[in-house]
Formats: sequence, structure tokens, C-alpha cells
Amino acid sequence: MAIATEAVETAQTGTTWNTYMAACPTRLVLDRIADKWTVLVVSALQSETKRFSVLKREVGGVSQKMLTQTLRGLERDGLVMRTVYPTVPPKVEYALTPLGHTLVKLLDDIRVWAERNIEDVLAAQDAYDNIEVGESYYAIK
Amino acid sequence: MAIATEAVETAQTGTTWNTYMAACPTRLVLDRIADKWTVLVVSALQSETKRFSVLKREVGGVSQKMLTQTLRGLERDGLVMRTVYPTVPPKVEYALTPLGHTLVKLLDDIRVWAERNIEDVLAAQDAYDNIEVGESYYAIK
DNA sequence: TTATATAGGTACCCAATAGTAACTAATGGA
DNA sequence: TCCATTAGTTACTATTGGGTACCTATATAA
Repeated sequence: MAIATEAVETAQTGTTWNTYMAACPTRLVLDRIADKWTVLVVSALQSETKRFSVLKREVGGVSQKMLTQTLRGLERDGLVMRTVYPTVPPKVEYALTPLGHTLVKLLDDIRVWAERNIEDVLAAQDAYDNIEVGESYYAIK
Repeated sequence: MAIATEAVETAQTGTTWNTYMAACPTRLVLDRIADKWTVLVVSALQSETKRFSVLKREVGGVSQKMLTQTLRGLERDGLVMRTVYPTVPPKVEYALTPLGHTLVKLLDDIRVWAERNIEDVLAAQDAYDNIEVGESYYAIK
């Protein structure tokens, strides 16, 4: 059950991991999905293969640089396949790999937890922030 | 099933979210768990309530500043409860709230996906990097 | 001849994040 | 009298992530 402090041993490799190791699988996955655009790109590719320009249009606000960078990262990790058609102008298609499709399920779990608990979290934040304000009032007197 | 591009509507609030909205629940959760120390701290608190100094010792490599900052964030989100005993020297205990405990399950899902697929990801990275080297060779000639 | 479309690459800048080291408060013990 | 202990805070610095703007190739259409 532990993720970190008590080290975890994987069945296949016998390797011992914990999250502050750079090579820790959990760290790897978190770093991959937590950046600003990856979740959006993976979601956009969930239903079908799409061209670069279509992705750029659908993932609102992403720059060419960041879209390229995000797709390269996903490709490098084997989550997205890139297909180039040597035409002019160029045509490049991106599709989720089978591994990429399993990632969608994980993202879905995160979304479910988030939506189920968002109200509690926001309420807690509100309470915390209000108490802080009150305390600073008493601290000033 | 969609996380982003096609907007998702929650049952309770009727609010429409997608991941590039700052207030999107998924974004909120990702930002919370993706930093360097949160997963480690939550894992350390999973089994029992612990004092600040114990956490600092168990979560190897964390500085006082970062541990405080991480715990404050978790407390603000209602995931950790902080109890101060007004003794000298001070004693402060941290415990997961019930909400915090449900987060452990989510982190566990992430860990399971990560460990199940880490070898595929690393193999893909290796293949990608080797092809890149080869291509740059041809590009030079 | 020049503009257009597609899929990028690159240089530069700013802001957020994390790390280091020093400082604080209050009290009991040597 | 001075030190150790606990749980911090603060100032300063370095690294990273992301954003903007501009540059490229090539064939076709006007």
C-alpha cells in the first residue's frame, strides 16, 4: 500500500523504489501527467487520431512550441505514435498507443476522485483562509 | 470519460470543467500531488499520526521549509490535520483526515499503473533516444 | 513572382519552484 | 550563564517551466 517512505518492491524486477528517487515509477508518471498540457492532449487523442493542426485548434491556448514539446514527451514514453506523411505541405498524425489508452483510465480515476471531493477541498480552503484572516486580526491588536 | 477537450459536467454542481481552467478539479488535484514532497508526506502519515521532527527524519532529504510548506498546503486542502501542544519546546502532530485517507487510495492507483507499465515506458524511451542518435548521424553527413 | 499552408525549430524573457543558510521563541538542564 | 530542543520563518539563490516572437522548408495556387 505504501508509495514511498516504506520502500516498495515490484514483483517483476525486485527493484526497490520510493518517490524521491528520480527513477521511481510513481515520480515518472506524476512528472509526465502533471504538466500544463499533457492531460489535455491525451484527452483530445482519446477518441481518434488527429493532425497537429487539429490538436492545436482543439487544445485551446497551447502554443506550437508547447504542443510539440508535449507530443515529443508522450512519444518518447511510448504513449503516442507519430506518423509523418511526406507531402507538401507536411501532414503529421498523432494517435494514442495501447499503452496510452491505459493511461486514459488512470486519468479518469484522478478526475473521479477530484470531482467527488472538490467541494470538500474548496470548503476546507475557505475555512483555512478565513481562520488565517481572523488570527492575523488578533495578532495585530 | 473525457477529462478535458470535451467539457465534463459534474452531477452535483452542474459546473462545466476542463483541465486548462484554473479551477478545474483535476488540475487542482494534479497540482497538489505532483510537487516534490506531497506524495512522500501523505505516505508517511498513512499509518499513523506523526510529529514534525519525525516526518522530517522519515521523509529523507526534505528541508524544514519545504516540509512546512507541504504540510500547510495539505492542511489548507483539508487533507491533513495539525494539532499544536503548547509546551516548551513545542510539539506539533500531523494526521491524515478522512479525506486525506481517500487520497491514499488514489495515489495507490497511480503507483500501480506506474509499476505495471514502467518497463514499457523505459523501453520506449530507450528506443526513442537511440533512434534520435542515429538520425542525427545521418543529418550530419 | 509572391503568398499560403503545415509542422515544426530557436532565442530570449519572465515567473514560479525548490534549495541553502541563518535567525527566532521559550524553557529546562549542566 | 550558556546550550540544547522543537517547530518553525526569512532572505537569498538557482533551476525549471512556460510564453512570445520570429525563423525554416517546399510545392502549389494566384
